[in-house]
Amino acid sequence: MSKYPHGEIEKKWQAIWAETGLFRLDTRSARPKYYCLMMFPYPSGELHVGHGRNYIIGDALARFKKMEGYELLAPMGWDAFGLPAENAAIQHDIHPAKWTRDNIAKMKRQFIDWGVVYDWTREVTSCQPEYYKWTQWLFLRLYHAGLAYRKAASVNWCPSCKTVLANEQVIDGQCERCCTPIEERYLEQWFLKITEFADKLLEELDGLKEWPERVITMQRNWIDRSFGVQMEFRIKGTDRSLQCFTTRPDTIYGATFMVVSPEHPEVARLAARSPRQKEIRRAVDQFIADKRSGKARTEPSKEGLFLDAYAENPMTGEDIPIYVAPYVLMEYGTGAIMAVPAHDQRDFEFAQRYHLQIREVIRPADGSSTLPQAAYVGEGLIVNSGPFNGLDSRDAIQSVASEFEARGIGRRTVNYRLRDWLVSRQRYWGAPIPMVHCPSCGVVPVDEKDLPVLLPEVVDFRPRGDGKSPLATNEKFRSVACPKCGGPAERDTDTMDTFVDSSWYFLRYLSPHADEKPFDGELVNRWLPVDQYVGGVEHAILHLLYARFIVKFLHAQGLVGFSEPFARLFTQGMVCKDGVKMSKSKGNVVSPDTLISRLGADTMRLYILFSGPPERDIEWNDESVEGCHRFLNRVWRLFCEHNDVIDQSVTGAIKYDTLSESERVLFRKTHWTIDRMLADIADNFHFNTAISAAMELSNTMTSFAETAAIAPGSNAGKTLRFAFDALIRLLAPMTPHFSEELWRRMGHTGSIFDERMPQPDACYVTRETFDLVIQINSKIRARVCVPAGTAAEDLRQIALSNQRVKELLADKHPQQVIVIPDKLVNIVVR
RNA sequence: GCCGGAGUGGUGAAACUGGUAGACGCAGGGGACUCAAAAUCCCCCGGACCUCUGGUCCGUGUCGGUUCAAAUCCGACCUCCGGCACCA
Repeated sequence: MSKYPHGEIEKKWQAIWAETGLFRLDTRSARPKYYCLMMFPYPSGELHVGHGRNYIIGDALARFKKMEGYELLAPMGWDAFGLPAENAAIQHDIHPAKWTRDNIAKMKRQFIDWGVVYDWTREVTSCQPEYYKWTQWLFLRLYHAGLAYRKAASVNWCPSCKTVLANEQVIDGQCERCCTPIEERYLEQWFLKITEFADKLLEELDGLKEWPERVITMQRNWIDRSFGVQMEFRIKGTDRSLQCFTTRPDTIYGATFMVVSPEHPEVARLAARSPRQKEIRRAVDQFIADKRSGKARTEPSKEGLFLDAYAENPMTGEDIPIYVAPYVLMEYGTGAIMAVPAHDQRDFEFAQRYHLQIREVIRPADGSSTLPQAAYVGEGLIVNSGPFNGLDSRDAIQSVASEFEARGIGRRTVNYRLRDWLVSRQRYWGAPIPMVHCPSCGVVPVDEKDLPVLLPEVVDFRPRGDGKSPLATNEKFRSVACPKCGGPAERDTDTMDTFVDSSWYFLRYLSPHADEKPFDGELVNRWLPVDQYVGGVEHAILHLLYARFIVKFLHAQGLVGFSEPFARLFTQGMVCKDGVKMSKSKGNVVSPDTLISRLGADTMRLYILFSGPPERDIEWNDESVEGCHRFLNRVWRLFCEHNDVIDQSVTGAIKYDTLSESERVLFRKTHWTIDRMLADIADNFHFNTAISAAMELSNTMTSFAETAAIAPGSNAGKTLRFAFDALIRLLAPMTPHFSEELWRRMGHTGSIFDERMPQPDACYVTRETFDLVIQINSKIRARVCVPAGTAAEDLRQIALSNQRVKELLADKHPQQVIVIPDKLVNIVVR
């Protein structure tokens, strides 16, 4: 039997879509807007079917929305700067620019082969000067707003990539790219003050109702805000004091010692006064070395050392010993803590190890304290705390905080886990940071009108390992006149983290070629927030947090009218094979090219969408792909055998009353399918169940068409034509070439994507009859076919008078009869 | 350790606010067509049992509970996956 000529059809329609600009946006359209955005990819080379899934889900969604009547913005671009391009370029000895350009061409070709369509007139490429000019502009704006600053900081250094990494790029103490253990270095770096927006970033998460709950949770945990008190402890015998932060000021009377981080500046000063100076220094050096080697991360211990010094507990007036221990982190709070062993498990373990005093100051009302086996960290009644005795600990938090403030030795404050964003990279392939270092004026920003600061093409871009960017070797690039005094100065030779590039690209799509502004404020305000953002969960924290930050900044500057960029977020699952994520390095990739030449792009699309709900991971199965191909062939054959009937020119209105029973069944099945497929896709992009509904309809149509000869224009013919018409339109987002071709062969002249989705008629979405389930004591005992909508009382009577029910009930009397209309009757007997 | 998510046939998965568990596929078994194969079409396909054109019982990770009725709700636990992890 004839197979449909997928190769020929697909090439034909791909050419037509490109020529007619299927998804070309008309910004002046009166139709409601829909901004459907895919996370723009890193141009890493050839894509496998695992990558393909992302784009196919997005494309199916875009086509669906178009057919729902929206004016669609579906752009695509390239996150083209970054480490992998450079690493690969070094390996293959070609320029990163060429490598990137070649990959982009390959990937574009693949999108076309898959039938994935974008408005390519809006393509943006982050490594092009016309784009990164505005990334630099963004940096300058941040700088002028005081949100970009330079700080000598202990940074994560990857000895293999020879660059600094952001905290976010360090996974388990290793580089996220090459898994080399991270070293710590102390360098001058550029930071963006994301912490300035920490509260907004946290609070506005509540408004993101259409984001996956887990992404919201991950962001919330990442920011991790805690309210507390920063307080001052005088160091005995000196005129200095230690600042520490606590969320539990209510436990102050239980603070029997203090602990400072090995990196705390006070450690050296205190050590200098100690007779054990050498011993202390050696131990502290060891702590720091362990931390840098990542050892401390894997085996947390409550090791520490007494510093031969005491502080005064400002509430009890007691002298309490000061220890140094690596469990206190320099990066959080003040790098020093008041230790309350009775009510903090870490302090408890430390106190046990060094036999320090453990004083209970909170007693739970129900006697549930875990002391003396473990710290009691819950709420309770304040004891052993002078004037605060008898208070509830929750109230005591406020009372003690107020007391500190009243005495001027503490203040209420907020701490975040979120750190400022380190954005400078000692790498070549990125947007140069538009700053100049002048011996007389200091750090001077480049003038906006002098942007872009062009990345020089010819540079020995291999990394050096001396903490400097390859750009530092380019004398021509480096030396520049100071924008302020005109004297000889040097450019900053670092480039920006690529997450800066990707934090604003979705604004650029509205005016991709504007060379006088980064984005068109008016268009952006009309088209954003993005209606649907689609991408992988791996960006749940980094990219999405940075993009939110930058939009909040632009909002604060009055440059955009919204403060959240993405109204709705969808994170799709991965494609696995043999139980693990499909990837080149695992050697389990399936090439889309071979699959397409054998079975066609529509089959690949259909399979990918059918094999599971899009938010979940799917396991690739070559055999199941065949099943999808068979389905398309069946539909094709159905058309070929009945094309005279299905031809659009023979249509006529269907009069339901004149239909035969089998025609009514098919007619209703069609309405049911329309209803279900539209709901499944609209609801959560559940293409998998939508496709199974399409298969059901196709099965019904096939058996309908086999029972009798069908004449064009007859009731049977009109009903079949109606069903086919609906099926083809409903399938179009999933199998676009296939649907376009059949649509054309039905006699239509335009594109199916200029059509609307069929709409269900509520009176026909249910079946005319249904099988009433009759249960006795919740066990199914009989089924009876009855008309839909039969009244509850009638259903009750049907059930009770059923022959089999009577037999089974015998002389027993129903105690209760539960009737669920259009479903079942449950007769309860005891 | 804390915070999320998930456990359903041989397999991918369905099951809308509790109401027929396993739709729709894949694999498998049997048959038709064919010299044969491919393709296509038809039938069977969770388990156990019985007096086998039918019927009974069991079955959605485990154990309890609520309910006429639980994959679905509640409680405890087990396993897997993801995120965070000495955050004061």
